Amino acid sequence: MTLRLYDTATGAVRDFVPLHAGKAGIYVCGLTVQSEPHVGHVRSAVNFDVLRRWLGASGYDVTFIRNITDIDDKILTKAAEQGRPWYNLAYDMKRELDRAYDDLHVLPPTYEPAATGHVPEMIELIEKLIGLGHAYPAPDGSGDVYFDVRSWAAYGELTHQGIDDMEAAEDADPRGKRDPRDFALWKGWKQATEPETASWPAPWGRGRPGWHIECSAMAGKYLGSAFDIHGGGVDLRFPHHENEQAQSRAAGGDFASYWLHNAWITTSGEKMSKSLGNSLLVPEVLKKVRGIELRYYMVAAHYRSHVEFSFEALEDAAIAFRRIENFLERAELAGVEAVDAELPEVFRNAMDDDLGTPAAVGAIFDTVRLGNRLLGADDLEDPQDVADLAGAVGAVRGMLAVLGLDPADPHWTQDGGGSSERLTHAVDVLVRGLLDQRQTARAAKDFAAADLIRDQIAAAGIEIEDTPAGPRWTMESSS
RNA sequence: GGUGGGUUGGCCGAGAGGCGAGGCAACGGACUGCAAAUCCGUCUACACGGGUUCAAAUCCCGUACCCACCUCCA
Repeated sequence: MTLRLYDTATGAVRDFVPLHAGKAGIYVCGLTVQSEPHVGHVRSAVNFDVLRRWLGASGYDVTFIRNITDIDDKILTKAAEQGRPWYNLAYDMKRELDRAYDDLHVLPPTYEPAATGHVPEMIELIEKLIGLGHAYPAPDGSGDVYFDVRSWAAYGELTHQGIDDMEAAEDADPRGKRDPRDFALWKGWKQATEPETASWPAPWGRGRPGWHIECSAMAGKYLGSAFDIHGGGVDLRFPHHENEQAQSRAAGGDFASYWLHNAWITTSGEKMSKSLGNSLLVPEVLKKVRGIELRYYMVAAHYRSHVEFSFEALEDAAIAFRRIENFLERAELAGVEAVDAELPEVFRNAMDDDLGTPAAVGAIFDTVRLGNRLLGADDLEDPQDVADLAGAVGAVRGMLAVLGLDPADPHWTQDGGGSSERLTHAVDVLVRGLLDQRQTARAAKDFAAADLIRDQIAAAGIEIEDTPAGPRWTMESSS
């Protein structure tokens, strides 16, 4: 089975045929770094991280570009409100975003271009569009440059809309536009309200780039005028992606072969950006569950499905994920070494079917149950059972790795200063001492004393399990 | 007005014409000193009304409700 992807442009699931055999070029719209990232923001990154990992696992040499928009109206407005330079706000938010990505084990892209670093490329592209008659400097002296939508017959093709059916933006300033739907490629510097640092020299006077042009310029620079996959959130289809495609194609390139869009995480039925409060910021959510659990929550739903975020559902997901971890821990305790196993066919088929992560997760649980059954066998003497179990562990870890969820990945086990490892060791020594006392009591059939010790340990949030290999402690699962 | 998506069991969440995804919770059994973990089993759902079909959660028509986008929101 070959990889099939749902292409928004055609509205159909299509076989993935790369432009260059064995290679895949992907461009994903990253964030505008204007505020702290919330869980909705990182979903997109997680979804496309899974796509990237799956392509890699399928043997493709992947070039993955994810941009950063570090100059725009909102950044300027917010920075002004906060009384600090816009570039400081953008930089701070970018660092927050990087931390959130890292907390969720979103792999760094091949490159992460920033808009402000590509102004010359954008100017070059705009000049080309002007030369081809698809763009024009506004005649009102504003210094703006607009894309002429009427000059591009295919305008609207990505979102299947006719120009005349579109509502013109009510708040759009029609000054200088030939058609109200024309959009800005370049915005002239407004000296009265905008800092000079937010402007760059251009043939049309100082100014800054319009929103869409950066992605066209940067995708072209790093992936070429034609590339395989373009991704982003559904809200970006229009106007952002429509405009990107229009200007890129008008400039002569084929642009993206496939368009992928991830759905929203909503709260109370509304998109997250409308929600008040900061309880959904990534660092806040990570006070309740671990990064790997939040990632599991996102991966367990299909990328094109809306997810109605709730802490209850998140906690359920975390509990479900711990079941997988439990299996791996039990196997490790039983001395089972993972062997490289081929990914189960159901898993591969699920992933090939438009990244069917829900079914892929189901395949993981099927393998976990199989492995648990083998672990529960009275004796693990049968060499065939041992081999099967080792294969199951390998398969589970292999599948998890594709989803970025292998708990044994150093990314999840490491932590900066190693303080958490030292703490774990300290707790282990203490708990083990108590468990020895409990074992002594149990051997003497003094169960009252044994249970008292267990209760004491439980009061510290630590759970005890008696296994054939002796008692084992874990942090209590519920938060 | 235009465009796109949705409504599935107690909960989360897949599937897209015919073999009961999966997880959580609950209940029963096995195991355990009791637990926990694990295994086995039970719980047979697809917004509503029509229609097509031997067969519909899945296709068609209609209705209701919800969501997103329509020029700087992931």
